[in-house]
Amino acid sequence: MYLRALTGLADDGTTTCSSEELAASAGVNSAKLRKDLSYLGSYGTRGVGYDVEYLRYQIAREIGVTQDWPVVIVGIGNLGHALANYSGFRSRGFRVVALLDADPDRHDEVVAGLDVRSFEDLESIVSEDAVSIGVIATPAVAAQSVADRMVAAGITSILNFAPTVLTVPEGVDVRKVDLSIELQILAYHEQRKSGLPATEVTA
Amino acid sequence: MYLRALTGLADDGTTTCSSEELAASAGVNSAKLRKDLSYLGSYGTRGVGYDVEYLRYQIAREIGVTQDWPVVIVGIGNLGHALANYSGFRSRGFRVVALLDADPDRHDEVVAGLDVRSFEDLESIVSEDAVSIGVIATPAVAAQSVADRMVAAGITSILNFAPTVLTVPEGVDVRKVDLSIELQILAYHEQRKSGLPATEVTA
DNA sequence: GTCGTTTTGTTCTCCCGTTCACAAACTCCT
DNA sequence: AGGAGTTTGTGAACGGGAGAACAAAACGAC
Repeated sequence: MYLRALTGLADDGTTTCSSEELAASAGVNSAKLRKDLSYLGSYGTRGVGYDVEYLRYQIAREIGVTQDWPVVIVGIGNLGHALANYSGFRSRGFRVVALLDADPDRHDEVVAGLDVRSFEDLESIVSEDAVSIGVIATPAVAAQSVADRMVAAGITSILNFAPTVLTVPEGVDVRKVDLSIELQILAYHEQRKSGLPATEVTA
Repeated sequence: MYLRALTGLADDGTTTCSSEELAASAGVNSAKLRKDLSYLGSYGTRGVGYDVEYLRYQIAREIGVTQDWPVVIVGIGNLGHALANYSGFRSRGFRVVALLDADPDRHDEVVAGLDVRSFEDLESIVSEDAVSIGVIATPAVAAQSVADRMVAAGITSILNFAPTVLTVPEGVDVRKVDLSIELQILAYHEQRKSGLPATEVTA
């Protein structure tokens, strides 16, 4: 978040910023921002603030965005399409090296300049391109078996868009994004707002 | 999450489950699950467990998924396409009533059975269909102005996929989903794993 | 009907993230 | 050079979520 806020400030031509400004851009409390940054080291100057470009590089280096991360996407349905074309990945150091799908009918397609390949090619792609990050955009029912294959092939980080809890061995990281749960949370608050004050409970 | 886990159990034909089983399905601790459920009331039976269908309905009612929520999606690029076609929305009580885009070239297209309309139609759609939830899938630069128009039109909950911090008046809820931040988090851990033990800090 | 077993609902404790508040440090002005 | 004014970095206080542990309640066996 801070990295993105800094990039925004840099684009606006700002060269220096205070913790207050940066915190506002990132939508957090300034004390929290300072504490977070302090874990990386002392990159600010008291009485002055932070050098935007310098801090930006330090954060980028720390979180590993300075290097290029090859990524494999499995499941080229609607969501897989969107992810393959998502420019935000490329601009943040992620390179989609392959699109895989179990459905042979999709193997003709070319998406985002890459042709959709068979899921069977997973192992060779992972080893050839030294891929360590996989994205699962398959239906829920296929997600676990895809994850298992990914892990067996040597992938150690998985971003899961399927609405399932994945079980993976120690040492493998999984992050989950569930699009409809976000909407459900909004709907819940919406119901509360317009809602039956009778049912109201101290939240 | 619990709702989804319960739906999964129901599909498997399970009629009753213990907090332990349900917690495992949802990927959380059983004590936490019981505490969470206790906020809704006492829907379990000691010594037996929870009735899957009954609990499912109670949760659905509480979070407002029993009713139908009309939703407007603004920004029909790759992501907007995917969201419009995402079956998970419909199956969880969300109905996409309109797709809007500022680009007139897109107004010819038909996506997911709906034709893409002008952003100018926002106000009339919101009032006609009583829409209270809007989804922003535009580029970052347009997001804030779209949000402002949404709020002015009467929308009170926004799901934001653009990588920007939105500022909205009191009473309006915003949730943000940033796809590439998730990848960055994975990359960070990945760097740590394969990483330079010299730079290692106690995380 | 009573006892043992199972499982929920709830209390207590712990721990971690967030915020407040202030000292240290730097700049600028005189 | 010195003092006033900023702004960082961090120690201390606060709050809340998460897990352990236990009492209350339901069911079944005898």
